[in-house]
Amino acid sequence: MRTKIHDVARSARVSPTTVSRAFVRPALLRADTLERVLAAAKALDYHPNRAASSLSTGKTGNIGIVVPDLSNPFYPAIVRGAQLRAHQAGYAVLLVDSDEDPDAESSLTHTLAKQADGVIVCAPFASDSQLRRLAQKTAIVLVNRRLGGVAAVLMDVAHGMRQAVSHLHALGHRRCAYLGGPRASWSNRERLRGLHAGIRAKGMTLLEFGPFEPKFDGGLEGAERVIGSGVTAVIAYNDLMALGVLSHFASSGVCVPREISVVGFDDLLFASMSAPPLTTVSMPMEAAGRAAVELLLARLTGDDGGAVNATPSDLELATQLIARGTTAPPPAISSFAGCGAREGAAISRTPAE
Amino acid sequence: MRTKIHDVARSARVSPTTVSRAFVRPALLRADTLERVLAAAKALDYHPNRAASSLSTGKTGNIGIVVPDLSNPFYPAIVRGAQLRAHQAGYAVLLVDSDEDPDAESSLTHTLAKQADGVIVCAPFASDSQLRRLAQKTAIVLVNRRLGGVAAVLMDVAHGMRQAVSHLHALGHRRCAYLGGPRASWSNRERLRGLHAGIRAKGMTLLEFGPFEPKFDGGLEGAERVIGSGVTAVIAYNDLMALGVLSHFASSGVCVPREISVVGFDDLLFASMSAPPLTTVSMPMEAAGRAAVELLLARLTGDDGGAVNATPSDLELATQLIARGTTAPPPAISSFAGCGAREGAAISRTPAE
DNA sequence: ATGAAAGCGCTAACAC
DNA sequence: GTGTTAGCGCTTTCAT
Repeated sequence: MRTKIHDVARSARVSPTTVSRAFVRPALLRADTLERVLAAAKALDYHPNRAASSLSTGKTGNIGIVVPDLSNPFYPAIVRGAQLRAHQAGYAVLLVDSDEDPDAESSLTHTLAKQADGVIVCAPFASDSQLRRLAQKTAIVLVNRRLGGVAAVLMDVAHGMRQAVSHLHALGHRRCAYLGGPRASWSNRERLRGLHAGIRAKGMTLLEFGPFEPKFDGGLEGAERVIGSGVTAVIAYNDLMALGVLSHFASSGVCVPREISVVGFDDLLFASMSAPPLTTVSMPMEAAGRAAVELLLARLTGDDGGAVNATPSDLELATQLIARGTTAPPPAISSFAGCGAREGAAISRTPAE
Repeated sequence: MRTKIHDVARSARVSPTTVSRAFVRPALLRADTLERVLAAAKALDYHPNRAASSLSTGKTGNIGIVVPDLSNPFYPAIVRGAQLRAHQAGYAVLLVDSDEDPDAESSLTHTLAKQADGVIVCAPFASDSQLRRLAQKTAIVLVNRRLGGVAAVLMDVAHGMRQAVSHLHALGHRRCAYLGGPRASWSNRERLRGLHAGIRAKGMTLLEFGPFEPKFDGGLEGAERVIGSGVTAVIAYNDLMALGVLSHFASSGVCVPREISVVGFDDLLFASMSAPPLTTVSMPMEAAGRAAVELLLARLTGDDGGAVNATPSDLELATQLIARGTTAPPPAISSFAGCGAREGAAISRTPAE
């Protein structure tokens, strides 16, 4: 049987109350008492029982995090940031993968809410009203989703997008395509907002395609649609799609970046590993995880522990364009420069032919 | 204030015990009583308080999982499998990222152990004795690590390696290189075991390099060492390294697979997205996560809930070679076939020159 | 600065 | 099949 508070109390010749205080409010004890208690606790290898203290205080010491799909490389990074920060603050992290089910997103969050003091919610699919209801019952922080009155960590996607457009414009591009992601998602709308602003400011022409599934296959599909559209650059909703675009172009003998430039979003680990390495807008995923915990902690520590409280301050994190190998000046009309052969099909476009 | 068991009891005109049983051992109640209680509970939106029941039963209903690094794409997959399976079984999942710190691996597991009924441990760095001590205190299941007397989920890496060697041999390769990962890790030793067996069986020649950091940069480094060694094929410790190898070869103008074949391990999401797509040995990561939970559950449900118990049955999961685009017959001595140009340097090796 | 006593909400013997 | 009773181990007024 594990040692309990009473054992330590006896050993340190104090009351259980004092032992409890030694862990919860050390400041209340006289230095020597504290020391004695701590020593006894250590000697007996005492650790407070979480269930018991939870029952007593009503706090669990846990925070929950819900993500739509852990196999999407975007999310583990957020989880990692959150876990590391939460751990620093002495909180444990309960993780749930909602498997991209909109209803699961909210029902699982409800479940989590009962076992955690607050929860971080990455729920691109759940409805606004579901989330509002959640926010009523528990402290929640949204990630990359804006909902009036609910705290959120946002990434300044629109700004990243404008940087991307400027980058392309500076290289000489005038006509470009956007391969869209989930139409209704905040992420996609923000990209479009920045995109339209950028395109207008630079007087460029935009072709919009999609929505596509925001994965490799979606990129394959999108690339197919882009070919022959006369654009000299493609911006994809995310890196996964951009990688699909790259792949389709490679096997169609379209040379990147000589014939067409490609820009992604996210800066996943693999963005820098592709050939050529992907130009992309980096998203501060780990930082977002950390920030979400920060916001939650502030809320939990704040005066009231209640449900709805004053203006929750949203946090907006910066994004940044990382120019790598998939962007270059557009081909001059007159010059005909191929890529060199890659996979049979490409050969028909090399200068050697 | 949330509704408690007593409220439901009153509303259903039964004792609190009966309400409790309705949730824990429904079979003990008469059908109509059960129904009445459940109805009352639903009407009052009653949910048992986890802390209270934990305190009473000594069970938390949580399982923990420790991984060394969530930003290594190998681990999120395991976590995902574990989370999904645990959730099915009614368990919540506590996640910890040990940030590759050997001591953290074991100390964090200890911490987790106090809040979970059992923990799944991916700890490539912790020492055997640390893990043994852990196993003494809690139910643990190791992943990809074998330790006498401790339950483990293993992947049959050696078999996958033999398949890889056979594949290369069948293509005509006779001389190949292995770029090693962490020297002491079970994963690396198993690969070597399969590798040596395969090489010997086929009468091939093996060059071993490393250890390298099992990441992209390690692959870059390894590739450099391989060039000029006269091998026609390279097997990398994992996909991350293989991708590094591919990248280095591409920028050195070495054509894959025409001049040299490359094989990875893991079959990460990105293995199929590289150009050319990577031939690799697929590891059943999600399945391993699920299996680990299975093993843990068996242990928790089993007769004794105690620490050390009878022969824990290890589970070995199959691995499989996925032949894709980075393996091909070795170049015939006489024929000189390039890749076509890719990046300036490559041009000097194309037939056109 | 420290202690005594009363719960926190639920479960598990043990009766009936 | 259902109720009574006694904790699970800790925190917290309230006294001293």
